[in-house]
Amino acid sequence: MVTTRFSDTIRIAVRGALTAAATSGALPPLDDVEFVVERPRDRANGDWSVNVAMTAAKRVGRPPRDIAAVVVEHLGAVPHLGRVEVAGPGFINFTLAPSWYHDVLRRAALGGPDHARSDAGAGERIQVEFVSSNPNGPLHIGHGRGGVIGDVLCRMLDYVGHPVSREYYYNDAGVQMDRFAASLEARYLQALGHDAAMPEDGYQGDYLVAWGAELAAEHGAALVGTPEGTARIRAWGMARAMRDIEETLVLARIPFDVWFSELDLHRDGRVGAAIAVLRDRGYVYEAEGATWFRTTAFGDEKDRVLVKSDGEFTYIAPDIAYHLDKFQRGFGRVINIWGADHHGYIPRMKAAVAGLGFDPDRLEVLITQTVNLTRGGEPVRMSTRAGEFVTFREVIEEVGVDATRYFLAAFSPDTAMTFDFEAARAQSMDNPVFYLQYAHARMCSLVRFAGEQGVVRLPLDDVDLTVLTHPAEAELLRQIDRLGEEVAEAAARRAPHRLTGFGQEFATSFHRFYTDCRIVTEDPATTQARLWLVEAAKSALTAILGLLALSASETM
RNA sequence: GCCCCUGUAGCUCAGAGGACAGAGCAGGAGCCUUCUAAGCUCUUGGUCGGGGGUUCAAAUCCCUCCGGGGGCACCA
Repeated sequence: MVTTRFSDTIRIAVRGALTAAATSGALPPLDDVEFVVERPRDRANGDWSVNVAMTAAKRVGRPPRDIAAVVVEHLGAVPHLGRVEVAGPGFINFTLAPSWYHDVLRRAALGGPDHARSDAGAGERIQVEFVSSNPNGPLHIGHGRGGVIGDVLCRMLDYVGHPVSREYYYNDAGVQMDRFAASLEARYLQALGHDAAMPEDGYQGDYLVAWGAELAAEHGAALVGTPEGTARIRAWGMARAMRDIEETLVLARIPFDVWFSELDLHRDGRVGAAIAVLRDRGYVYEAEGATWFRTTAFGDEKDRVLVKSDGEFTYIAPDIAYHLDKFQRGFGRVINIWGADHHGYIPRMKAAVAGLGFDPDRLEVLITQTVNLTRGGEPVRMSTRAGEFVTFREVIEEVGVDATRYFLAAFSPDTAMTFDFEAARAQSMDNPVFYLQYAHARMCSLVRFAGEQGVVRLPLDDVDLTVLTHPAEAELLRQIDRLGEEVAEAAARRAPHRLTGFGQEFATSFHRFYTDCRIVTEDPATTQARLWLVEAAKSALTAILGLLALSASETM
């Protein structure tokens, strides 16, 4: 279903007016003049506003308001258009006729939460890789932020017409896994009463003490002191970590389509193959006993090692193979969501994509800034490799998945946010997530109440929508109309937090409508029309909650 | 030293060139015998870190300075 955007209609009409004005000699030719069609902040300025008179003023050499007046004179007939006015410094303001909003209501009420889906993405296939935490410990709140942002982004991209593949890439090979395995083995031995020392650079987290004890309880001393035992400890640890990660992601409502293993790349020889591609294209050389990738050819500050002097691949080598695989699978665009600590890695990865022969602009990296987790004013450390930390799972279990998701989604990825335990778990009006959910529960309650009162609903075609004249009704209809464009905008800008912001505005307009307009009244015509308006609003709000993956309960 | 993010109301944050800079919370004053008051209305509060520049128009773009946060491995 493709939503009609009135802004497109206006753009076409204004272009037509410019052409007509040029033909009549009222204005010089302005075919290539740029202008925007936007929703004015202040409602008094109409539903849509065009700034063409200002952008063309210099070329035309006349005051913007004069130009605007000429454009308005040459405007042809536009369906659903109510009023056109020149205002302020020269804006042309368009107010839509009620008939437009009646169509909006019908589309939303009958189309359900999917009514505002669009083909804005033009079917471009997008792969989104996010979370991608290594299987060496539980997820922390930073992973949670990337996870929620990635998840909401994927839901929005899908809504606006992009086929999306959500992928989790995990490094189940390499030095970090060695350290993890050695640390687990030490904890295991300690659990059995041995005096085992933790390795240098080992993982100090308490969870490994617990896992060592689990391992000891499951296998007793059977894995002590043999190479096979060590290998089994490693495999057990990895599986244990992955199980914990997957369970946490399920709790957080963050599904994945593809789980991509680094080890698979090694097993199939694809890491070497990717390096061979770079080598064939002339970007690989040997020096100081290592194999280097000439990333400086693509603007990186220094070349990077692909194969260490000890013969092992560096971490970037399998990453290059993975990205080669992504583009070979035919995605038009690839989005990686990384924590702020990886920002320095972007030029390298872009260089890799370019070196492999693909347009580096097809790789987008969305950086999420840090999350400072506080509990009663006490900052909580979040390093996987050192010390204690509160896991993402613990946050969800204590705060609840709805509030956790809401808070993590509500801030711009660029903002270093503080997630306050006490504030987020507050079951109070301080908590904006309830504001949205309360609006939904109220909508459900209204429909229930109408039924209890014996209101027999008429088919929408038999309902007179012209009785919807209250300002609160008009405002709610405008908000419903905005849904599709807001999602498209948030998706295109990779800005999920815009959706929580829109959700708040939407809920506000509904709560105001509820307060100002009695829905179930003695007047049958008003009751029928308002109940359909509630249905339309419910479609839109359900869509918003669905995109944020927040529960939409019928009662509170 | 270089790179990234950031500085907007008392607090937490929106605002990717447009009209008088917004929201929530906090502060003040009101609204429930009728559909959920987890709601609504009104109100106090700003040199958009400072200074230059570009533009008809700058919180927004450019330069510069100052203050926070993070990153600069043959670790991932």
